[in-house]
Amino acid sequence: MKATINDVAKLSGVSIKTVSRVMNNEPSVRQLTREKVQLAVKELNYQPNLAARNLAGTKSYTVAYVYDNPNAYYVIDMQEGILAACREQGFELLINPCDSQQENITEDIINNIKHARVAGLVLTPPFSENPDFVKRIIDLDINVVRIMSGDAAPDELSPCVMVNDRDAAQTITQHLIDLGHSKIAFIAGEAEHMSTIERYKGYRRALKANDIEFNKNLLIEGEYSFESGVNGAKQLMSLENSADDRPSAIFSCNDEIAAGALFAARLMNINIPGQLSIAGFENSPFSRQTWPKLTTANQPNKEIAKNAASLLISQVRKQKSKNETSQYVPQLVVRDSTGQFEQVK
Amino acid sequence: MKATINDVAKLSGVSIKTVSRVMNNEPSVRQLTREKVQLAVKELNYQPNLAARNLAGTKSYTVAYVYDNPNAYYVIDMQEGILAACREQGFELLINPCDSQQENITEDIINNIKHARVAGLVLTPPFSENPDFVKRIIDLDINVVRIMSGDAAPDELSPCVMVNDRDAAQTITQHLIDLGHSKIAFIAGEAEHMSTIERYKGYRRALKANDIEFNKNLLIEGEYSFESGVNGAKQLMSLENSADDRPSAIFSCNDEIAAGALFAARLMNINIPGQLSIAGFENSPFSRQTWPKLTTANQPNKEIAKNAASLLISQVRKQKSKNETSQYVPQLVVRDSTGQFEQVK
DNA sequence: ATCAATAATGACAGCGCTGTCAATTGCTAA
DNA sequence: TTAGCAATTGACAGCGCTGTCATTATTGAT
Repeated sequence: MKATINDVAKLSGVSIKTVSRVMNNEPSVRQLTREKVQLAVKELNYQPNLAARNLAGTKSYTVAYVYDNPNAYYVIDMQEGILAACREQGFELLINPCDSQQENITEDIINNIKHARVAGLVLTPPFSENPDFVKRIIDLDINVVRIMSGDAAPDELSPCVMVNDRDAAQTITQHLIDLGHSKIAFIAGEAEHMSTIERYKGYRRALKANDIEFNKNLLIEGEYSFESGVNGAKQLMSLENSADDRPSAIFSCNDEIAAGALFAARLMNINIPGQLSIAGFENSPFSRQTWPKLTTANQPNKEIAKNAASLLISQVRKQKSKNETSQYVPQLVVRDSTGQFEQVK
Repeated sequence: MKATINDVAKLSGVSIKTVSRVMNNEPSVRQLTREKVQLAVKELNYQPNLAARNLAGTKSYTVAYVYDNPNAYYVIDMQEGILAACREQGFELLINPCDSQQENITEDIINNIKHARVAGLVLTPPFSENPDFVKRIIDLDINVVRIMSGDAAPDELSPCVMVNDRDAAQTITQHLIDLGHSKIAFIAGEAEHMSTIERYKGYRRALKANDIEFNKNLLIEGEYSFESGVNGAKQLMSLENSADDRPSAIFSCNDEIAAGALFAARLMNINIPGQLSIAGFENSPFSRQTWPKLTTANQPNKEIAKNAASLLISQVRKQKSKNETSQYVPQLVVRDSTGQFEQVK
């Protein structure tokens, strides 16, 4: 039924060891031999048995995804991207959900990782942003790839897949500026998230590039939640707020905040986007479940994850260097929550 | 470092075969021997090597979760519940995301399943509701557990974990009735989903139990989406709609619809819950990201999934019968979107 | 106490692959 | 041509466990 290495060896007329060499891309195989074997592999649709590999060899063919993220859509996309890469390369995916706040979480994870003989780890925030954690893992001789916010790897610890939130945030802000807005508020997420910082930087850059003075009354220090958006918008748009400080546009650090802001605006009978433009970030399902739908920035999470996992596997196979790093810039998605600035009153 | 079966055998003074017997809960081991071995197992913190088991044995220690669900929160919960059970029982979890609409999806899945030597499958809707698909899998001698909506297993094909949406829907409707409402609308999800049907049945039952006549103008055939909720509520509350047919409460088939309905109501300047009560279903994050927060029904998805996976593993181990079936009833969660009926006008 | 029947245990091969190391081949320079 | 060396290939053991079957211990009936 299922072909074994033996079948391939017989068909191609070499020893199983040579087939093994070909399967593992080892050197010291003559080109001709390699081709013969590859032909037989194709012929028999042979795929190495993972259990046997794991048992016999010292190498591991397991990649783990350690995550703790309240955003299920993000996690699912990441997971599916990683899985796709694993399948292509004959690796196994071990998922390890956990709570980053839990005490001794690092030890817990290390335990799991060791027990399962994991070859490498794909890390997303918040884990990817914790250099101590990353160091601990790497010291265990486990390969790591980090997905994180920024435009360049923060260090040489591991390859990174960077998501350039800053440039994207600048683009979004520029979009608002292009619509004629100059009083643009920013509702931030948790300050300890790199993404918050990067998005804020992009916002500031766009202002600067357009000679718009930053008004600190237009900056709300919030968190990544709907309620934070509601409160932020209320504060920004309240009548006590001097007219000078009332924004005509709000750039929210993510879609959830934006959805909250949008909701608050409606409560206050503020017309969107007529009287107020609101932009989000992330292109999460939330952004399509508001009315009007949110202008936001999209990042191809599945693709990012697949790329990260491929990088990881290359590293595991020692085909690539540690400093291979790629970058994605989320793209502006213009929908209905942002519009031309209209001078009111 | 890591203990092997050999270490356990030596420590307990029996052969490795006997240790193997104990680990697999096989009969024909004297109680005394069994205890000796179990002691050594604990002593050494021994856990059988999955790779070796898979390689040597004919049995499989892999459970797969085949899913296609647009609701990431649901999927993540299910996945984590299944994973918890797998870990407890020394099984591996293989995840298999897919698109149930895709042509030949059944063949694709079967292919994956066979290639990975899977012992059993946990199925959620829509797969669990497709008896042909379930039959195909079972014919392959692969165990199945289905999680689905209803109060009793529809057949004897496999154990089922039933989620009694009907009773829960009845409870929600009763909650509305208890608040004084009698014109209660129902916005349905896709008619081909069992959950829609069950929730509708519960709604009808509650009406009947309270001698409230069903008004078909209060039934909207929608789908599980925000927009459907918006449209449904608009239609229900429009002024063209005769006052007689205008509901004072809307029971939406899930939270997303409810969020849409709530949104539409706000657009129409309808006060929630003063003038209109809205209830959802599922207790998804959406239900907490509306204002006011939604009254809904909660189902402990993680627990349900864990239970289902445990059942599956028992079945794989032939410790339980095929007809083991359990039932969960989602619980009413009263929040702020439902309130006392107020006679208006 | 004795024998058959049954229960409990163990010896051993082998799952499909990789690591080690030895054998063979092909090549270069003398 | 041939020694000498590197490149290529293969033989073989063994990873940690389970399946098979043989062996030994235990039980009940006589």
